[in-house]
Amino acid sequence: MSRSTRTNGEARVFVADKREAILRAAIKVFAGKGYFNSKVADIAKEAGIADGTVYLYFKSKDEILHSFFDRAMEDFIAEGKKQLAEIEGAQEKLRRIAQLHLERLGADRELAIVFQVELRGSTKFMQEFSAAGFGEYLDIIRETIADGQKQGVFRKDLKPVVVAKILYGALDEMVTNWILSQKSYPLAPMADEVLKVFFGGVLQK
Amino acid sequence: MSRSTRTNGEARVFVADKREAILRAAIKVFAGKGYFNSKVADIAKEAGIADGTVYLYFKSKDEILHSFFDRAMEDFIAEGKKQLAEIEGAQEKLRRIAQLHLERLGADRELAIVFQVELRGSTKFMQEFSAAGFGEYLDIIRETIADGQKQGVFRKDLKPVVVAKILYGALDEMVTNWILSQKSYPLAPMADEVLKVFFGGVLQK
DNA sequence: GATTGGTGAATGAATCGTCATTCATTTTTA
DNA sequence: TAAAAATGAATGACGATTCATTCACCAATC
Repeated sequence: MSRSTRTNGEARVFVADKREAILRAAIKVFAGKGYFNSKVADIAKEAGIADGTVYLYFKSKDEILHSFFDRAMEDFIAEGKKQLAEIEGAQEKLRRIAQLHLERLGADRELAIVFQVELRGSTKFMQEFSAAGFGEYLDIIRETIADGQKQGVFRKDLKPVVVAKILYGALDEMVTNWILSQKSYPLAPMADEVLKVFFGGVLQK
Repeated sequence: MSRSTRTNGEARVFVADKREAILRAAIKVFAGKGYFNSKVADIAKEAGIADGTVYLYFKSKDEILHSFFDRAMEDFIAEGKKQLAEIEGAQEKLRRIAQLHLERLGADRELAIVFQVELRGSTKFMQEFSAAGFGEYLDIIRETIADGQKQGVFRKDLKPVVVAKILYGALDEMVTNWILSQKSYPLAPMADEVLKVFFGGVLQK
């Protein structure tokens, strides 16, 4: 296959890169045909390597998808926490969360497709995920809301858990619609639309 | 296999019933292991019939899932339209939609699982579905919101399409969380929680 | 500078299971 | 008894994974 190593020093770097390249190829293939309709051979071809090579970097097809979710979610949460640390005020924090959510997924359609579609395409994954990354994400939102209630900016007659799910659900739906849409439009700006409703409600005062 | 027909008159009924029974069995199996991990043989066993018999009622495994979605969505929309016809006022209509949404799915966990998980588990299905039933559902919500704006009960600075997605997304997330939850709690009451936020927003006035 | 042997990465053809689907045969119905 | 419905073993494809073989590179030796 294409150039792999040249010098000692480079070799290591390139090994990591190849794992990355396979992951990238897998995302592309999964996004196009769905996990179960994708063959390992498809991924190998997309990555420009032989079928067997995939197994030098991943234990199984399943592990490829797992790796992807783990890393993507980890990245996302780390980034989120970092950004939130710099912000004061529950309202502004939620705004940042919403923007980050849509910016991140809106920046990479293939990644978004796999995330939205495949992650939900298996109860098993969902369960595991629910316990792990996803739950953590919802928790961050929930706590921010609870803080806002203590600070007096948010109504106190609402359960933070439920409110967190509502915000998450609304954002999630924006993403799902965006990936299914034929038209291509920027996703990130939808955050403000969502927040207008979320903060103020739809009723005319 | 179990008794199938006895008299003239019953025969037809039972034929329809058997199709129904297979569908029911399929939902149960799909809910438990996911579409791709379910064998046609599993469905047959669950329905108490031979593998081949499935093919007397459905052209393929794929068609089973399709039939399910088509019928479920059709039923749901028909019921929704009927109920909405009896209600005045955009606000009350939306309340009914939300309640119906959660009542229906909350009444049948297996159906809900297949609906939430499998429907999203394939871009192909989603695309087809998007064009068909799902789009129609979102349209109903969207129009109700637009009506509400005309009537002056809803804010006019919001795009009905987006608002419809927000409500749908929030409800959808309630369902998803409900099916993933270990604890068993009634789903329908969440409708009011969602609507409190949706109508009034989370900000303290 | 050329030659050679060792090492780990990469290859891709072959293997081994796993099902969806079919259909010759049997059972049930009328 | 003829027709219809049901059966379930056999078929055929498909595709994840394996592994014997090849390749690319390096450094030690001549």
